[in-house]
Amino acid sequence: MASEETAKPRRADAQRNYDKLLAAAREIFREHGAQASLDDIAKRAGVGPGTLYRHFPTRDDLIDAVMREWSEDVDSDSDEVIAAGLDAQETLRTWFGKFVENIGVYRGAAAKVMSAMDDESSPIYRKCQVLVGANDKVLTHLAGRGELRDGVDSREVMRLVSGIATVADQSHLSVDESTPMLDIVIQGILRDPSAP
Amino acid sequence: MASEETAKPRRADAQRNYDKLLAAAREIFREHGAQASLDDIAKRAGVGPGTLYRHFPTRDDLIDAVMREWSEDVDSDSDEVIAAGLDAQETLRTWFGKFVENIGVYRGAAAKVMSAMDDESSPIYRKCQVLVGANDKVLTHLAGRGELRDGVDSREVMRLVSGIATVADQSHLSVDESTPMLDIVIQGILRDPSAP
DNA sequence: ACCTGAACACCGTTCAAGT
DNA sequence: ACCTGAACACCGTTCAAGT
Repeated sequence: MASEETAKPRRADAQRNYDKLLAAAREIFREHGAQASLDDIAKRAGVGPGTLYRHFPTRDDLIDAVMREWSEDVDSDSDEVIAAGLDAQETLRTWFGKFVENIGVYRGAAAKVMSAMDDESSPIYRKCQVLVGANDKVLTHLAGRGELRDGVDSREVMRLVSGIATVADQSHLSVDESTPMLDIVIQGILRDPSAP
Repeated sequence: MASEETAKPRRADAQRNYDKLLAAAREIFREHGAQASLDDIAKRAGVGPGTLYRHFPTRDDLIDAVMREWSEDVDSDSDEVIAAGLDAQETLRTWFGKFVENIGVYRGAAAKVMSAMDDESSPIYRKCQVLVGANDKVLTHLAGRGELRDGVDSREVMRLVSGIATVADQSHLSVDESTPMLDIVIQGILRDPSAP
């Protein structure tokens, strides 16, 4: 298997360390959440703390790298959901459900995404744009079929759903336990079936 | 003016320190949020760090004390809103708006409330119950007039609104900027005007 | 009973020395 | 160009000594 990132050219040992750090970060973030000790990550990767800082100057840079493949998964989910041809309500349930589930893999990630959405200076900002774009695709698809209420802004919906993901994360709710909240949002953005 | 808390009897100097700590915490939490340095609070209060820990064994105990009057304000807001005799939509807008505004006074407080709501072991849990109760009063009032959709659970609504407050807090949104999200939730829980 | 502040522990961050 | 790890800084927490 090739190295994790195909990005810029690095010395072989640097690339190896980069990969080990990323793998260690994934493990430790999964175990202890996105606030885990960076020192532990360096230890698990078997490198000095300085090496971690060389590759990832801030915690968010490390989180950003960990999120890369993950945000691509979310994006492809949005295409699948649209292609599935479900009705509007089921489309949103599936899409929001997958979103909350995916973002919940790393504890603390939902809060990071939530606050990075409106912060261009955050290293995670661009990754958030992928998520915002994916959500916009789904909502635009439904809007094109006249299924949404007037004035629904996909950005606000994204904020709401990432807020729900954060609630689910911090209150240790399962995906099932977050559906009542998601259903309220869905009712709030879908046009009434009784309308002309 | 009397001392801040009428609770248990304390030695005069202890009570003075308690009050100074609480005043300092309010100031510093307001300036730097609920994650501010506890050492700074002790310094501002002019006491040793050990004294802070004697009165408030954990950060959450301190937050809890700071929140006391504040949660009472929220509770009385709910009564005022009910008494105001507004229509359902305006009732919810006013109530949710006040809630988000109040909880936003201390940065980081919204996230604390959010996660303490489902955690009985949290020192803030009881304070959260006051908020949950206040919200339940407002929703029960509307439900009694048949204005809510069937199956709306006030607990889920509370989770959602505290999630919105957290989004607003962490993304530095003004109260105005959080109304679009609140409106979606309001649409989601109000019965359709067109229903029989 | 309560206060103080030195002391400890933990962890993030830097940087001089080394390859 | 990159790595190492000692060193520093900051802050939460404890506790022996004092009143």
